[in-house]
Amino acid sequence: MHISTKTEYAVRGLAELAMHDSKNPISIVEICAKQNLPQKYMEQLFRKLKKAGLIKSIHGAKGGYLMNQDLNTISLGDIMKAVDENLAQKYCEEDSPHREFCIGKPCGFHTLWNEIEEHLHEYFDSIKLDEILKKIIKKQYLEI
Amino acid sequence: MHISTKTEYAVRGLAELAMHDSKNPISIVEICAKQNLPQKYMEQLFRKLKKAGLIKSIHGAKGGYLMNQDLNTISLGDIMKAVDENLAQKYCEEDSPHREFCIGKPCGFHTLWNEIEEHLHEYFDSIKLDEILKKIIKKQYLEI
DNA sequence: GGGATAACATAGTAATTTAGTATGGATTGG
DNA sequence: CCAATCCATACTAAATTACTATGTTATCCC
Repeated sequence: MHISTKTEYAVRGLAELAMHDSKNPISIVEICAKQNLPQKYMEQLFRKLKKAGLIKSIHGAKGGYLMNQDLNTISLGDIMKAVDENLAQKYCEEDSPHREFCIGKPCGFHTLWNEIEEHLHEYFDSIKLDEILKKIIKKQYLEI
Repeated sequence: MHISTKTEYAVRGLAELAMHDSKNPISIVEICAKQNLPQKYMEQLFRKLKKAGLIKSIHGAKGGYLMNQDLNTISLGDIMKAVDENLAQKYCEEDSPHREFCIGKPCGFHTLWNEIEEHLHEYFDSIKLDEILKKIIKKQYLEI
């Protein structure tokens, strides 16, 4: 039960992207240089973020990535869902080895795990990228 | 970001234990039979639960496990901490490869992840075993 | 006391996931 | 055309997870 590095890297990358001049694309190479992240890995993550509609890209030389949404419409949950595929878990499903040992139908454990997941999703969805940025930038100014 | 099977199994086992006659110990073998869980694996988990003080054991024939606390003092968080060791994560620590790329000191990301972890811990600590039991038993009665 | 039962302890292994690398193709600016 | 950059997929290495195996110690009951 922890934040995956995929999520951590994606947030770091998006933070750099968001702090960058919004008129000009920033390349993966530049983002990785600034945050010391593995380039090819980040390429994969950023393609997923694009697929999810959070960012957009410009091909070729002088290309790179740009934000595709307002920062206050992108949540940590969106980022996690985009990069960290098997986020949702199915409990007590047909193929579960404990299916026949479920207590009640729907199984009480099933219900419990689903309620927990729901809470977690709501929580992560409530944390928006603009708040994250504010937090980071504020820290930055306070210390420099 | 999901509930580990360790946690799931531990909760299932504890539920059986809690529903069992509190005067007589119940063995791992019996618990595993009721919930179709791997015995040796459960032994390990139950030893951890004992080490954490949630349950107690009686050696030898006719032995087994008993609860060691009131159900309303045991939280899902306690269970997770007991069985799922590396729950706590350290971000932006000395040995992190991104240490020098942290933004601000303390790093804004660091602060963010820690706040998130804190929220998660508070949440899991708020879910008590008695509530879990009530939920399961209620379901059971409704359906039988 | 001896055998059965059950907790205790640790080592080993198999499966899965995570994190990352490698290789190459497609697109664009200059 | 060529360098920069995104796109796509396959592969691999490391770590974690989920077990299994083997044996020990403690207790009950005959």
